Amino acid sequence: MNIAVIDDDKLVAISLKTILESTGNITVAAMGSSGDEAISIYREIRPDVILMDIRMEGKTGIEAGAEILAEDPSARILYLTTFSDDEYIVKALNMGAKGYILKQDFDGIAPALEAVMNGQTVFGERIITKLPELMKPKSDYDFAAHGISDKEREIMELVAEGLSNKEIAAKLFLGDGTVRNYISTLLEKLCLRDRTQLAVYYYTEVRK
Amino acid sequence: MNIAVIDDDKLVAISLKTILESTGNITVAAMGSSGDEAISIYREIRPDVILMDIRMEGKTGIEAGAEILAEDPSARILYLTTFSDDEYIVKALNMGAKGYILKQDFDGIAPALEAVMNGQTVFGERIITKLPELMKPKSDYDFAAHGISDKEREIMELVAEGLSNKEIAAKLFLGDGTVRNYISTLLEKLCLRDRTQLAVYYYTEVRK
DNA sequence: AAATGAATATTACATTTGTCATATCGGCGC
DNA sequence: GCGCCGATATGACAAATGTAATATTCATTT
Repeated sequence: MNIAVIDDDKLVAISLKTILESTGNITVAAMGSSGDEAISIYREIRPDVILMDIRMEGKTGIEAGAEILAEDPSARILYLTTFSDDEYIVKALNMGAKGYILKQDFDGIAPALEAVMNGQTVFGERIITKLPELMKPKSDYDFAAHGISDKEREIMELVAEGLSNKEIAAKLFLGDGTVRNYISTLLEKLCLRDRTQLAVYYYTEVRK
Repeated sequence: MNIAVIDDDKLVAISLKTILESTGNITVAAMGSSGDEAISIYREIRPDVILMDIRMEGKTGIEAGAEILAEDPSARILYLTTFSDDEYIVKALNMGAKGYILKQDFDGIAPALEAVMNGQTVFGERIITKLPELMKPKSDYDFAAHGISDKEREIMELVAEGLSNKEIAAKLFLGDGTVRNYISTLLEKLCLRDRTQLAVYYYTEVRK
């Protein structure tokens, strides 16, 4: 199995190479120390697995991984992290990374590589326990892309709290007919029929 | 590494033993074909890892796993499944299982065992992609405790999909006035004002 | 058999909601 | 200044919604 090791701490990279090659089954075909290097190395030698640090100077492992996976969705990327950088776990997963394990866990790295080589996904010990927390998807709804103005968004949120037109009007110092107009255009833009569907839309699309 | 193999299909169990022992590093110290056997085997020989089928006659792999983990939380259990039994994935995970992989993936099993031996958690290829869906905490809303009948619950769900009274009526073969009556009592019981608030309630309380 | 109670339906009514056409007003570009 | 635009408002109207009182049916209990 040919792998590439990317870590901006040379010492770590070399230690990894030594350890992994001593297992007999693994060849470190290339080493790099930045996201950009990871990308060019991947293009050049197509290693079976990329073992990459998350945090690096310049381009992070995540960014590099995203680019690599965009080019070749079958790329196998296994992330190494010093101490669970929570924020990245989900990002890496959604991106299609094959795993996320702790650097400290030296003995575990070779088996993890083997498993990844075989299509499996691997998580370090403490990492999996955090998943439930992290997994709840944060919304990335783009109002602008849907042509929703600021005021419209505001009104949508109030509808999604269950307020009536009158209540919304009072809260925003508008006429209640105005509120109805806003809702009308909102419904038009989103191809919905009534305020209830608007609320449903909010909970299922915007704040999913 | 000593492992136990539990599968109620003897043929599978024997194949697994053959394959795994041929890797040189793994010893199948015991084989069983039921959840109960798994438990007594674990008590007796304390294998490093238990490789267990999910679906078995009598006690399922999940139930057996729960009992084993209750006795020894450090037990390492790796589940085998024929085809991703969605419902069990989350259960197994929350329970503290070390992984969940597909039986078909013969080559992957040995590396997965190695990884698990080293404290990692492993998922088969297609399995991981389902996690986000399954992970979101399932609601434990108690309709009965709120005096919500079955039909009322049904109607509430349809309102929460954004259907109009007429649509709900058609779907349930009721008069649309009847639907309105149901909604009325629903609103009464939950101290809400209108269908939109009912939908909001659904997304924030019932299916939170 | 009579009484009870649930599920469903009907009707009438008041209110809210959504649509549409139109109006006002404050800038802003030319 | 003039015209135009976006934000806000109005009024009229149809449809949907929520409420309340009452009716029908059917099965269960007494």
